Amino acid sequence: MALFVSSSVHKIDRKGRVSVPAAFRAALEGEAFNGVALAPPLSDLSCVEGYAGRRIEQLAAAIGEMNPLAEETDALATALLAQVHMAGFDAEGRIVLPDEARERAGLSERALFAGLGAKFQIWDPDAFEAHRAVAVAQARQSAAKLPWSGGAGSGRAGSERARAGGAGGGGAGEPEAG
Amino acid sequence: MALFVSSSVHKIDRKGRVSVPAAFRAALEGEAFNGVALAPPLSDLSCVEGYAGRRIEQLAAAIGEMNPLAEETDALATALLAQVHMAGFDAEGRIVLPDEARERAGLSERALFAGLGAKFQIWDPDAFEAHRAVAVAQARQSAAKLPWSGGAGSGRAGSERARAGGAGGGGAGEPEAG
DNA sequence: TTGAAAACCATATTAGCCCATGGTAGCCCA
DNA sequence: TGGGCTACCATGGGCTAATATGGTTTTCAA
Repeated sequence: MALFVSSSVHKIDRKGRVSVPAAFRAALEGEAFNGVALAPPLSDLSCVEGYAGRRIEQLAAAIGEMNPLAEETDALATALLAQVHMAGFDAEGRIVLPDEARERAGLSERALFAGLGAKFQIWDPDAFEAHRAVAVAQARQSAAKLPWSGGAGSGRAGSERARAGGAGGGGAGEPEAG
Repeated sequence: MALFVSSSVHKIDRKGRVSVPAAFRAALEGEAFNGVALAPPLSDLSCVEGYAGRRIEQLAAAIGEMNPLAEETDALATALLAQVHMAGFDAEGRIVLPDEARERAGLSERALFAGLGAKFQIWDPDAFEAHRAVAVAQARQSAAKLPWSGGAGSGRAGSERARAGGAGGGGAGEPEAG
């Protein structure tokens, strides 16, 4: 399963293209679909979320097993599948951001990619900075609930990492991912 | 199995033709019938639904295995099969929308194609926008049932991830939502 | 013969593909 | 350990093929 971590900022060119961070691309190695699935978050955050293509297939499969006559089924499909945009990589590992995505996230010149594990988010760098501050504060509250952080003692906690990570947008590249 | 995702808007010309999105056509690659099956939804939504031709064959086969003397069988066939319209692609990948379809969905100038996984829906763009908003609100309630989400609202890590069949990787859900 | 439907053709726009270049991180060797 | 070197990454821009769309001709049936 693809694992997205760390964050970095990339330029959006005048064709609306952005390079997806090399580390994220490496995490998608071996996927059937050579690209990412973009979707608005279910919450009303001003960002766009990215998933591995396989994730969408799984989602569609799960919805496919629900009662096809239930309203709930269609609602889920509409909210989760109809709003997806499959963005394929070009030869250089870029995707084009669809207009809805750019609008929703308020993207103009630069896009910040933030890895959240199984998915990632794309933000305007300034908007993300504000969002990050809130998220860190929340994380301090809830981190203790995580099963591994209670017993294990020390550990490189997610909160610590988030604190150092977001600011610079510099490069942190763990090349090994395969 | 054909998988329809994402949505896009297309023009209806004065002959009633619309281009089916290229991605949808690609999903129908290899089908015996070169086109789509259109049918009114069972619910009373103002839209038209589209399926792969194979889907109708399967449906007909399933009905064919029911008791041919039961009233129920005929009712199903009437509801599900009699109203189907097989719309073939022209050389450019367009279909002609039958008048009943245009009426039902209130289509005039533009048609929105929304992929819902195994099927898709055709809407008037404005009508869809309203429908989508409702669907998203509903989905927020029920998304927690899906295996891939840790629970959009409440973030319970490690609740019921092993539950559904196909989903290989549940896992980190939204860190926050709402 | 006339209307409708289907096949055919023509074209603007777009998305995808290919090549080029500067910068940088990591590597190798002295 | 320092300095040069190389491969990779991010970014720009042009070109081509596919897409979406409009119109015209042909065919068929009423």
